[in-house]
Amino acid sequence: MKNSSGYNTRQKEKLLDYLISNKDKHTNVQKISAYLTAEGTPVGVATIYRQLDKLVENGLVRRYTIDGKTGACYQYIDESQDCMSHFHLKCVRCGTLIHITCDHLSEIGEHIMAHHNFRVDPSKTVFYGVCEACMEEEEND
Amino acid sequence: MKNSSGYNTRQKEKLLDYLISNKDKHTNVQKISAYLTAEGTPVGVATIYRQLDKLVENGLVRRYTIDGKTGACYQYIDESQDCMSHFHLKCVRCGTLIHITCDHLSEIGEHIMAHHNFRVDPSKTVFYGVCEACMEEEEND
DNA sequence: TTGCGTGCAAAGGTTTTGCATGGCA
DNA sequence: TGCCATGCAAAACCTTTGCACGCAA
Repeated sequence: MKNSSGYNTRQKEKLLDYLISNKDKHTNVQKISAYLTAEGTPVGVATIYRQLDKLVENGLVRRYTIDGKTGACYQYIDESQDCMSHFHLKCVRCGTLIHITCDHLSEIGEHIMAHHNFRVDPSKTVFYGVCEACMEEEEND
Repeated sequence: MKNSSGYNTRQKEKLLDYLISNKDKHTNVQKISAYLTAEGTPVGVATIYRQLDKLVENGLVRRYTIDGKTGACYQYIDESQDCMSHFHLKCVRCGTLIHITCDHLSEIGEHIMAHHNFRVDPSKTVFYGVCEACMEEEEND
């Protein structure tokens, strides 16, 4: 299963290549399509959506939205990383999204599971607040 | 500011009434529109979207999506509870919102501030995951 | 050869926008 | 009276789907 599900096609390979080489960023169908077109190996959006659906279903890719806004974002899930300790911080002032990996934070999930009977999914969880740069700006307001 | 921003109109009042009386559930524009129409006080969807945008901006309402799928969900943020000192758990299966107050969790904000230079706003932050009841159900799948 | 994958275009659904009108302060 | 809010319809988007053809196994 997993990666080996279905046929191997040029389109599928190119899409996965792109997602993997951008696994530290957030992307979306528009960006993927633009990139593949620019590369000279265009892939129809319908195909991109269909492949992404499979990847999400197989757990290789994460789908989410920023602020609940329209337009899904996708990100390859690097299995070599400990996904349980990977959280996101989102600045409500400038919109920057920060990825943090931190042992201390990985305890959060364990604590909530143990004391509150709830299984947190860090890949879907975003901490909202204000980033360092914006805090400094606030002081000048 | 806050609630008092802008004019008071029948539409705005009805929308807020609905959101407040359903603050324990998640809703969406379609449901809101259907309800208000059934009540005999229909409100155009454009107005609903515009008012919701303001409410989200003013921090009175939360916007998010389930699994990054299309179609935003909205939920009123209950201010009578001191949301600054506790966190929320949201079950992605049944939609239940759980409030938790916990000393251990309050450390999270301090840790992130100290080690990641980011000031978390607990009232806007939601942990996504699966609640106890839904975990049990999953075992029967 | 078989049947999944792809591309295209059309359809479907959600959200936004322009504009004239309505209504709060 | 001056503006903001509303409603409607059109537009703008994003995503899905039907269908004929292409291609991996």
